[in-house]
Amino acid sequence: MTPKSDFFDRVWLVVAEIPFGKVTTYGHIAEHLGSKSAARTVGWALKAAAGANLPCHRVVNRFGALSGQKSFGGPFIMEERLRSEGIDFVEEGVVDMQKHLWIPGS
DNA sequence: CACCTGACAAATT
DNA sequence: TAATTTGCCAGGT
Repeated sequence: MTPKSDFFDRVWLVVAEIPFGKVTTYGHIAEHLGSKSAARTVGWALKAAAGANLPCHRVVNRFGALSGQKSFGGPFIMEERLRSEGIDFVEEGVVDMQKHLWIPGS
């Protein structure tokens, strides 16, 4: 399929590289892509990827809080899925990204 | 064709 | 120190 945009494609590739039991943030992905402030576009790419094989539940905001739950199909689906992968939560809906934080390229 | 919105983050005032 | 504004990319209205 013709690349809609390099940015989208790159985001999908990076997200797909997130290892099992790890999570990353929009800012780290954007930074890895070359535009640290493009975190917004990263979230946009995930929204466009809703329904794809992308582990978007492993992508959280800089607070470690889950986002786009409604786009995922339900309010707490992401959290349950992350728990299934061994992710630890510091709070309901907030991932312990201090322990599970993974950086693209690492 | 131009403006606004959107799963965010960082810098500046 | 807190609040506000800008930057980013693409799509929809």
